[in-house]
Amino acid sequence: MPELPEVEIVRQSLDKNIKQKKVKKVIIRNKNLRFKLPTHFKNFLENKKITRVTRFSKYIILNLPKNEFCIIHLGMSGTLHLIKDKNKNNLTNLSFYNSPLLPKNHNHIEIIFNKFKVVYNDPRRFGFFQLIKTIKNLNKRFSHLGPEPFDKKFNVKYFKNFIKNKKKKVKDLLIDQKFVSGIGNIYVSEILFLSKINPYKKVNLLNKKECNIIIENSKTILLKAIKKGGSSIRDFKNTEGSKGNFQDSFKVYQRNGLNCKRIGCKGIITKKVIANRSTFFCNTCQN
DNA sequence: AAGAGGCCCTGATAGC
DNA sequence: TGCTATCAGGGCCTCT
Repeated sequence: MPELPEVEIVRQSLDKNIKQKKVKKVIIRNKNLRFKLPTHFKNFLENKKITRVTRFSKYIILNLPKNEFCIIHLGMSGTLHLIKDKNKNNLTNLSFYNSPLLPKNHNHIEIIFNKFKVVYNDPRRFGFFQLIKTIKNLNKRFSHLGPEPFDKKFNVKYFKNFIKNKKKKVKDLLIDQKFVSGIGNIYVSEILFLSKINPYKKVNLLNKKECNIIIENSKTILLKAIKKGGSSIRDFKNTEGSKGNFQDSFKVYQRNGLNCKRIGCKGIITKKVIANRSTFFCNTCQN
């Protein structure tokens, strides 16, 4: 489900609701996520205060006291739900668990606070939670990832240097998290459309100007998506159940067979599989 | 060593 | 109605 904008929306609503709140209880209903939950998961979190909720790339970071962290990755289908307990403090109340706001199945983890709880749901279980005990280890955890698009480090010099001796397709480059982290399969199509660059273009053929355009448009698209609350294809919602609106702004994603939206272009949006993922582009105005 | 491709998993939808 | 096939926002691993 989530690329950087959706994860940021989840982070914002999480931070608003659980910052400075103490975890009362953790219930693990299924520990077999992408990585098996460590045995001390429950003990690690219980009775600790969440100092704040931050994010790097597509990872949510629950900051705990004494430089301890719990990172959450939503994979393809993970969602976090904020459920308020109308019956106040009764943590074992069944109606609280069976909230109509929750999906019926795959509610794997519940983090219970006073009068509300956060529930992690993930049908495909590609998501995961990991515990990290020092800042050093937190940095190490993300060390293989490239800068976010907003980072000053994501500049032309870095770009040109990275693509040196590489011949992969530009679509493949932009979803490579080692190059730039946070862009996923939806936004790469939108960024390349805005840049008028064909997703098949080999990176060794990109000139400096094109690199610059990609850098700028990556920021533009992701920021716009964040402003619109993310993209709700299928069923993305923030923790409080509101949908995003950026899907209404898609120029190419899932628009195969439809007219190109670029003014003056008579092209038709095409869908092709690149790097094992559906890719959408106009083969008239994207060269 | 870069790049292509497969795999982890469940559910929704399309096609017969 | 009910079967099977295909596809889905990610990331990691293996093979060539």
